Amino acid sequence: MVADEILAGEQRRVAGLVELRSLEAVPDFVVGVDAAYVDDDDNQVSVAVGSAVVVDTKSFEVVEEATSTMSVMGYRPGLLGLREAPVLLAAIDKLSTVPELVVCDGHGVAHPLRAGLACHVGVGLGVPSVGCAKELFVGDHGELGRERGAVEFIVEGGEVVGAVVRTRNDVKPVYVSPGHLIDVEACVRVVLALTPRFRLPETTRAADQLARRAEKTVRL
DNA sequence: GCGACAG
DNA sequence: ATCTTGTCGC
Repeated sequence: MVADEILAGEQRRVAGLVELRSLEAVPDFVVGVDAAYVDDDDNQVSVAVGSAVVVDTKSFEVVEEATSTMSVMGYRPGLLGLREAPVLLAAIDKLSTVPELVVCDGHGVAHPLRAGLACHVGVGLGVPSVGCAKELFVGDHGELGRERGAVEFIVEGGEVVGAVVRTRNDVKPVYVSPGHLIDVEACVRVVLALTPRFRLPETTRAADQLARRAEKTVRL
């Protein structure tokens, strides 16, 4: 279909704008984003509620929250960024805080076209972004140690696109990859710094809770 | 051709 | 992602 070619082109455009570079220190405040949906009967359109939270990386307290709602295209593997990034960016825009680093619930360059959700958010904002997903999408990696802090690179097509990180002892790991203006090594440091108690980053947990809280308020 | 497929 | 209470197990 012609529409698919347009979407693929947009994905390639974003991938072409991604820049990988080191990021030394984890900022004092990190933004977490997520979304909850009310799917339409078919799966062509959905009402999405995007959420953005600002978390203090020292106390892990949420210091600011914002949400945004809009209709978006239905879900399709590989196109999450096109579906979700717009609502997330709208929610981030409502924050009074200027984002220094954004953590997304999905992959960054560990994507077939190197254009995961975190890439769309980072490029769209011009701010460093990290992708932290709960499931592997592309690539392979060696066996991971069972203790918190264990790390294995995710390799696809001969290149390192991310890392598998064990955030809690004997608990299913998370899959991290750069979205924009950051590198794999820094992504690992950021995710470990944001997981003092649970498997997922505090930013993701807070954003997830806010999104589903706001989603229940949506009236059709 | 077949299977797999983030959230 | 979403439908969803109690319950099994450490």
